[in-house]
Amino acid sequence: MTPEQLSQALVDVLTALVDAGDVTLPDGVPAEVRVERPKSKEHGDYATNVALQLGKKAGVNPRDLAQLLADRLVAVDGVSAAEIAGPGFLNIRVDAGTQGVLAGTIVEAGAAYGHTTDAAGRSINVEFISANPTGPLHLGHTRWAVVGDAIARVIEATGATVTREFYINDRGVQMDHFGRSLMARAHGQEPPEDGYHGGYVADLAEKIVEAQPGILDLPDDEQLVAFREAGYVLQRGEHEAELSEFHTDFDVWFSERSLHESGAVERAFARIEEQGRLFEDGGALWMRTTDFGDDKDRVLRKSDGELTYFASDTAYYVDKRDRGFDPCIYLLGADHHGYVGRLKAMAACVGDDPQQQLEVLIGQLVKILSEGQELKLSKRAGTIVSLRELMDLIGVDALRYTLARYPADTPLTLDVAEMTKKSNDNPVYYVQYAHARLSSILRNAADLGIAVDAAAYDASLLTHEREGALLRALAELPRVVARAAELREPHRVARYLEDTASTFHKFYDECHVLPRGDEDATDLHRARLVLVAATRQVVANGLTLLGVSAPERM
RNA sequence: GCCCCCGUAGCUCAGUCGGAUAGAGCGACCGCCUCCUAAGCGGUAGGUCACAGGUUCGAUUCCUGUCGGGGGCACCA
Repeated sequence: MTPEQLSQALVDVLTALVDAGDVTLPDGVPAEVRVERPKSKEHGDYATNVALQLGKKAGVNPRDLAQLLADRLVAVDGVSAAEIAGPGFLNIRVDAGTQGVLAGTIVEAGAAYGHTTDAAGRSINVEFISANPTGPLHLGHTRWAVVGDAIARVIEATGATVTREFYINDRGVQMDHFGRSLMARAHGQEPPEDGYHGGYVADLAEKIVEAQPGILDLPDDEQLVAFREAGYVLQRGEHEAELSEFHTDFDVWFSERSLHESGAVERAFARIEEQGRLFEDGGALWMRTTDFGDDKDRVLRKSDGELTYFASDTAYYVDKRDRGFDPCIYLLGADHHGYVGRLKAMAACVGDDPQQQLEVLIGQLVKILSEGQELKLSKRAGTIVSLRELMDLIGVDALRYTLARYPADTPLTLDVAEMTKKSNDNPVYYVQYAHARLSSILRNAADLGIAVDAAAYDASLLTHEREGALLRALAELPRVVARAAELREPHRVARYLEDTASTFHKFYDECHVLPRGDEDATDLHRARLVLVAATRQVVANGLTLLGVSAPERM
């Protein structure tokens, strides 16, 4: 019996009570009754506080209502006991024998186990990182890469179509600063004050000169453009290559320039006009975002005729919506949280419901310590911790997992030494080790000629306490994934994996899976082997949702 | 000044769509490998869930205020 089935059984029992006239619920029977796994074993396999919640509405003492529920619930197939505790909790035990069926179900579902259809038919856009193509990706981007990609993965697991998008700010004065900095370095000079001073600039300049020896002889204005464009291509290519190596692949790399070339900006302006939120003042073109709670109206085109960055953002949003995305999710760093109000107001100004179509997730900043000293992240200062360095130092799996196991909206302090330890100090190895151990058992079983037969094992033999605990852990995956997707909190998957790995290791410690020595394989061995195969599948599916590999051996 | 996030064990952090004894890892201490991977398992120690009110049968969780830490408030990009 899975939590979903138990939840449904409770709804059915409530409905029966209402139909029988035993209980009157003014608001009707709730569509869903939540069951949770109690912290304490004495509270059964599952528990619900539904009687406490409904007691008042029904005008019944919660304990009495719980008793009514319990009386009918014990008659349900798969439920072995239901008892009332405390003020009206209902503690439920499920039949140990029938629980084991889940193992076969999971093995047969394979990679699809844990997926739901909650968001089927939806098309969702997740934009993240969107770093300027004027320098390397750093630690902050690394966090958004992991979190954004994992969010996309868990949402996909609920049946939606997800487009991962990277917006490239390839237009504006920063690009010119970049070009001037490259040019200066190529001529052996210091970049200008407001330019880029990182060591990577000289490296890029050198590459550019190598590829285009004639570039240094071009007139200054042409040379600047040539450096800027060549640097852009190199830097953007590096972003893409590094992210790909980091298992973060984007579906769309969206150029800001293309918005201006495609007429998207004009279309967006027309949309705002249509909504009556466009006006001119002092020679500038404005959007009346204050109609929707923004602190002040925003300029789209300055009085000198230049379009603002916000004009691009608006056009970009309209373009996404025209491509059918609902919602458009933005992952922004905490340093951009001041931007949220105007983005929401902008969505309203083009006629959308900002609560529905535009969703902004704010990620807090990451600090990284090495031997007690904070490594600074400033891109311009040049002392950056880059994605490249982090991958080389820590490894893709450990880096991804470490960043994925915390909620994005909490500030984070990481220690290089802890992340690089190749031991269970790092939870990624704890989880991966479980997968390797599981794989090893399956290999050994194959060597012994014992097949995993998900269709014909005796599920009723899986009655050991540790087997029950493991089965109940495996049953949680769909709920965990659905919740992670709904809340955009993929770290829940990581925490779940750690919990499940622990439950497995405890099972392993007490329940020997395969025959020892000369023993013959029994039905219990075969049943446990199916459980092992199911567990391996669950761990693998969970790691996949985080973009972390599931090694067969360690 | 206004707005946002945060304050949970020595450290790094979970948990909180209100629930029954507040969790994990690290760090400290003590046990377990003739047996499927000891990167494992078991145990001990460690907390006024920042503080004060409020709502509730019940608050670490929701509301208000205070204190402390971080960030943001451009016809910038």
